[in-house]
Amino acid sequence: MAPRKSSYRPVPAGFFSAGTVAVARALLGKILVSQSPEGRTAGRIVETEAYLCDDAACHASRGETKRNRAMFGPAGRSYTYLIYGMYRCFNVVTGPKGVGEAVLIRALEPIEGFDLMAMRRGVAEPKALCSGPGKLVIALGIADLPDGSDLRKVPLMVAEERAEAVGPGAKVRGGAGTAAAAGIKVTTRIGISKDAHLPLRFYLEGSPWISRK
DNA sequence: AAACGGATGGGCT
DNA sequence: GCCCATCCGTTTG
Repeated sequence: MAPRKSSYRPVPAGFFSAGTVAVARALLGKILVSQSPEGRTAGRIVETEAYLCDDAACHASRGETKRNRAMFGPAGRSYTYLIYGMYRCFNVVTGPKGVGEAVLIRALEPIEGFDLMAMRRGVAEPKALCSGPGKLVIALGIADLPDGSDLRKVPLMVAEERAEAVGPGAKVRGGAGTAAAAGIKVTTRIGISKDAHLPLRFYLEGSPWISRK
């Protein structure tokens, strides 16, 4: 039985207003839900990276430009950019208005819309669907999401971890699958050269869905 | 298992 | 002209 729409609830309005590192950690375990004409796809966030205003690897570290404008806007909006001429990476904007910070979403555990994800990605292997920032953008079909989109509404929503379907035989999910229970691992960020030593990558310990060990 | 190169285009010195 | 917050297929050990 397909999950009902009501099973996804956006995170509270103030969720994104915490510090960028705190949001990067809090996003682990949350659900990213993409609603498109083709159907709904969703995945559990298992890997993130924080980009700070005084951090040389951050697109916003040298001031506001046409490209990074959304990073200086209010928290809880989207910032998506083109990388290597072929892929797009999706970020959750954080920090107060006027401060350019964001959290890169690096990997998801697919939880809904496998077939649609597989078709968009051109692969069937579940582990290959969302295990990287470029991959998950393709799988969710969000490459053309306008910068500054409100992430508490369709077409792209950050939702609370979903309670399992209610009913006879429905299995109750305890803390086993939550971020807190799994534990959060901290490492340096992937694919950058500037300020590469900073411990700003976060992932759910033991998750087989992350982009890299 | 790890290393490497090609694809491909915008942003910035 | 060089640098990318990447991915994938191929080569090498």
